[in-house]
Amino acid sequence: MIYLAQHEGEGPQPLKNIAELGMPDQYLEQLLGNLRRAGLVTTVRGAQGGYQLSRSADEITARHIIEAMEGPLNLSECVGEAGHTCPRGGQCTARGVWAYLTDEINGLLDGITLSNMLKNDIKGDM
Amino acid sequence: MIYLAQHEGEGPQPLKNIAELGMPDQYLEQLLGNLRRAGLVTTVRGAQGGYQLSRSADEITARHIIEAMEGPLNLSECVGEAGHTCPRGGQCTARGVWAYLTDEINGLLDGITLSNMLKNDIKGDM
DNA sequence: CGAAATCCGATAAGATTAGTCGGAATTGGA
DNA sequence: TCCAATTCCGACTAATCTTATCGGATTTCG
Repeated sequence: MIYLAQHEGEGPQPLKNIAELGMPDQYLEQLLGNLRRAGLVTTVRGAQGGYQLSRSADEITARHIIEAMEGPLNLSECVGEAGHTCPRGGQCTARGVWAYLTDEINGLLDGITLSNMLKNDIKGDM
Repeated sequence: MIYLAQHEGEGPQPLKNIAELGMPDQYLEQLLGNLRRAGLVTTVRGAQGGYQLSRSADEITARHIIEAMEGPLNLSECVGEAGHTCPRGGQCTARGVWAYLTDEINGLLDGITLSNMLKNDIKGDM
C-alpha cells in the first residue's frame, strides 16, 4: 500500500513492480486480492493493467488496511461481534481488558493514514 | 493470574483449583512455568503446595504478564531490539508505524494492573 | 491473435500455539 | 519412614494460522 501511495497518479502498477523488494509475486497477488475485495485498491486487467489506490492516500488508514487483510482486530473471542464464545458465559473478569485494548488500538490505527506514513509524521514517531 | 489475585493471601493455590474453569491442567502447568520464571508467581512444591502471586496485585501489569508469556511485544521484526532483520536495511517507510504502535500499546499495557482488572476500573472500560 | 496482466480455487509447506505424556523431584503428614 | 499431593521438566503430538506455490482461466491492449 505504501508503494501504491508513492506511485499515486501514475496509473496502474503491475504486480511485478510492487513485488520488487523481495516478496513472491504470486503471494502478493493473493494479498492484493484482499485489498481489492475490501475496496482499498482498484485494478485494471489485461496488458498495461495493474493496481492502484481506490481513493486518496489520506483517506486510507492503517485500520482499513489491517481489517482488509486480517478482519476486525480480535484480541480475544470474548469481545468480538455477536455470540462471543466465552466459556464463562460472557462475564469473565478479563473481558473488560480485552474490550478496552481493542478500542484503544483501533483508535490508534484510525489515526494513521497512508499519507502520514509517507510523510513520516506519525504522532510520536521515533 | 486473575484467579491468583482473587485468592491473594490465602496461601498457595494448587494447579487443580486454578484449572477448574475448563482448561487442561497439564497445559496450565506449562503456562504457570513461564509466569514463575518471569518472577510473577512463586510456588511451593509438595503436598499443600501451589502457586501464588509473588507481589501485590497492583504491582503486576498486563504488560508484565504478556511479556512473561510471549516475550516483548513484537509487531514487526523491523522494530525489535538489536539487528532488526528488515530486508530493506532498516529504513523502510513502515518502520515508524510499527515503532509508534509498539510504544503506544506497551503504554496501554503498563497502565493496567491486576487490581484494576479485579475492580473492573480499566480506564475507558465498557 | 498474442502477450501482458489480473483473477481464482486448491493445495502444500512452515511456523506458531495448544495440548499430551511420562516421569523426576519435593514436601507435609500419618 | 513411607505415602500422597504437588510442582517441575523435556520431549513429543496435534491443531491452527500464516506464508507460499501451482495450474490454469479470464481480460485487455496493440
